[in-house]
Amino acid sequence: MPTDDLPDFLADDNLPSKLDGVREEDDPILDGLTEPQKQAVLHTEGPLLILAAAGSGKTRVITRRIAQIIKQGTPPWNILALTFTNKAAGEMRERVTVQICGPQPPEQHTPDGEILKRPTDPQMRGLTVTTFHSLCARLLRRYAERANIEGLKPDYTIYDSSDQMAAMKKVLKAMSLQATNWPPRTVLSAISNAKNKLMDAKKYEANAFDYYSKQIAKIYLRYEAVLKQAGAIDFDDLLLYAVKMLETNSDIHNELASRWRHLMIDEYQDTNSVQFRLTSLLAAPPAPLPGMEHEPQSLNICAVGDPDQAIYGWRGADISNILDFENHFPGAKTILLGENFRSSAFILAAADSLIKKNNKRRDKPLFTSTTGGEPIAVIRVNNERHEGELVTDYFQRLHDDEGIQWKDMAVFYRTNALSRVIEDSMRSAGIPYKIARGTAFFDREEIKTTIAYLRVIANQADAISLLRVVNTPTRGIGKATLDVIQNAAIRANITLFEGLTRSKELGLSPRAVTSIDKFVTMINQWTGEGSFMGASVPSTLHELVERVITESGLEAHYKKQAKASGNETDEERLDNLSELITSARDFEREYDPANDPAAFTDPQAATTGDMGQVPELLAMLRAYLESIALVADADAVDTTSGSVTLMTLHASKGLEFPAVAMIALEEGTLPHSRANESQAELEEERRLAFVGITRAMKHLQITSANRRTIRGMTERTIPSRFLEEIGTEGIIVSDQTDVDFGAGERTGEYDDAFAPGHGSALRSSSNSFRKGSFAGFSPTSGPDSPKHKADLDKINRAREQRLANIVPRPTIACTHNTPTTPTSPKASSDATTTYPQGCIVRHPQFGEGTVMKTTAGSNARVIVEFKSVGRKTLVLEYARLKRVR
DNA sequence: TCGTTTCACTTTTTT
DNA sequence: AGTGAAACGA
Repeated sequence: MPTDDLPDFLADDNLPSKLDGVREEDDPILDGLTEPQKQAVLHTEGPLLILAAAGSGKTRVITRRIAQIIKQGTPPWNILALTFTNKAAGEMRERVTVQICGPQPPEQHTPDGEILKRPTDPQMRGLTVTTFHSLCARLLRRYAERANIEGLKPDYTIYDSSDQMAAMKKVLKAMSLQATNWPPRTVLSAISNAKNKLMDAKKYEANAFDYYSKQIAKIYLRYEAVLKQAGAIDFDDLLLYAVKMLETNSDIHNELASRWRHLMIDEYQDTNSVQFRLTSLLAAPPAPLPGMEHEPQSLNICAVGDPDQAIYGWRGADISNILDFENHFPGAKTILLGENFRSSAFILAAADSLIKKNNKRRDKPLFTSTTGGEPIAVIRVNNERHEGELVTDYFQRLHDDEGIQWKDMAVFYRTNALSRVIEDSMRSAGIPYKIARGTAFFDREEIKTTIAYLRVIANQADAISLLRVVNTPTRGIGKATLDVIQNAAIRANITLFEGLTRSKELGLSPRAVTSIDKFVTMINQWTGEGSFMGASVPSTLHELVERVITESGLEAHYKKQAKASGNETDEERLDNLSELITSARDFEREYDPANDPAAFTDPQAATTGDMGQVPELLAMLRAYLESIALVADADAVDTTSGSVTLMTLHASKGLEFPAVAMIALEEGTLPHSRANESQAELEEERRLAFVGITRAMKHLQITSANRRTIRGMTERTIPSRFLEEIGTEGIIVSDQTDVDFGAGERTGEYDDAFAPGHGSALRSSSNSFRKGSFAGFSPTSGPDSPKHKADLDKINRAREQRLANIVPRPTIACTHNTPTTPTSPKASSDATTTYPQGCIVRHPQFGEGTVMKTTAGSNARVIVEFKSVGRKTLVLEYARLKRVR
């Protein structure tokens, strides 16, 4: 196959006959592509690096390239595409299918509304498009036992961060280390970093010379032992163990590397050392196979990424993987996709201006053939609630005036905690919204517990999950009893579950023994004593889940709670549990062992459905638990649902929206204060802002708040440096903060708290478009580039109009009590803790004082006579008052 | 043993 | 503010 220039490439491949002899322009695979895009699609042999700038049609190119490879006669079965999220993988699979098989029929529904599974198109059979973690999980499930990797069995449990935390606490306790000196979180992140650099516990120990690392090494070893005993591995282990397996088992390595002749990796800038190692191993068999000529340059590895969008350095991602691609893979061709097809020229100019401020960067072109666009609005506001109102006003306006649909709008923020206030605004404005938090559902207490039951069923050695469920709901197996059994189990070197089955030997109270027996019998019934056979064993996955929920007593427990307290959350819990049953039912429908890379290694086996001797229920349960363990926040993005999407900047990568609001562009938040230790970290924050801006297609609003309450503390903020760095072209800056009274910062004093909750008409007119309003940041007055003259004129007209509309702002006296619209019923009810006159309260800053007077209603105020500073008027919602007497 | 209260501490991002 | 763990009382 020729590679670079392909005037006649169509002649020698096996196109469907109707396309024979057509001109290149009519080829659906090359249709509408630019020259560099075509090159990328057609370069199917040998290493290829595609440096794809934001919005340069990257996904399109990958999809077409896969289609092209298949069209050239490579069976889909020989292709592996790796992504970082399930959603990205799913979309890619879908788009390749459409490209090759044409538009897919819509989902079919049965009369009772159930969705019928759409069968995998036979042409797509065996195409592997998945995430790094899923791939490894499946490979380990399939091969680890045979490869003898750390005694890992196919029933292993994947520990999420809370399980890791529980395991680590156990370790630290066993080593009698103080949690204050050895915070579990810190230790875990040290271990995670090590794992991401391919350092297992032994290697780490060998390289530990100072006291601290030696200690970490000891903890690391113990932690690994605890996981091993539980038959569990953590996220990082998934990759690490898979690499170990390939390194130590050349037959498996050969098998896989020769299966996947074409490798594509998306978001390559975010790969870490382990991922790099893994892809290198998969790209090349250890030795040429008989009958298979193998030269270095025949490695069909294609990496796609953008160094400017590297935002996972903190997770061990190594940007040099992409920068050194040409060195790692000799003979690699590099193709630059620099033309942006997504954003308006103004948005692109801002993004480009920002990213140019990074020093450690290979400058690369980022350009568009369009000009102008809607101006970017950069607005300084009073506080987070004011910000929320501005976001909802903005979206409402776009919706009503411009006809933009809710699903085409998104709010981005640096930290998850920032979503709350936006949610409140959305709710009170009546705008439908969804938060992209894939893990949120599975983080709920009741769901976690049920999942823990399922994990114990799949893997009885899993002590962490067992401890979670053994006395939930309470069944008389208390801490003291468990301590005895745990110690006995450790001494006898048996699992905790085995310890439970032998509780009679431990001289426990008959009462405790009875409770334990009942528990063990219950588990055994579900598993058929581990055989997954017999009359008492549920026949389907959703039936198993259903029975766990009822027979464990969880359902009864929450029902009782709901009845006793009338508590809404307990009702919710019951709903969630039935949703979990639904999710299991959905999984049953979707589950296709033949499409599971772990389930077969060649097409022959696929047809025989070779899953070993594993009973179907168990196999499905394992796959279900695995899928749950590997959901990402970004997977929950659903841009078809007719709602505005709220998400972190990290989750926004790879997406695009016609309208975007970025919030909290403040020093300490973006760039985040925790990422301020080095230049590298600051540059990563800048890339994060860059990613956010480049998601926006037409409309972009960026806000920063004068004051922000974080963890109950209201503080003044400084606008983010990034606001200056985006330049001035096509940007309207406005300051919509109220007059600052200057006094009483961070105290919840009257003047601060006054601003939120008033009609937005008043505020949006106040101080608008004050020139040079903050941080040396001058508003755009226009003209420089004649290219954008028309648009800039438009901006100026808009500004003039706004200025003309400004109504003089009424002077606000401190006693003036303007009627307010409650921001949300919830917020005001939270704040109506009443303080009777004369009671003694404590303020975090002013100390103790006596309550003189209180006013009720929303924005309730209280006048307190403080010992230290005298009489103050405080807003209850803001002032963190504590009642002393 | 269980349930409530209090206190201390915190998460920046996530597979 | 919200969570999780320890402490306390029943």
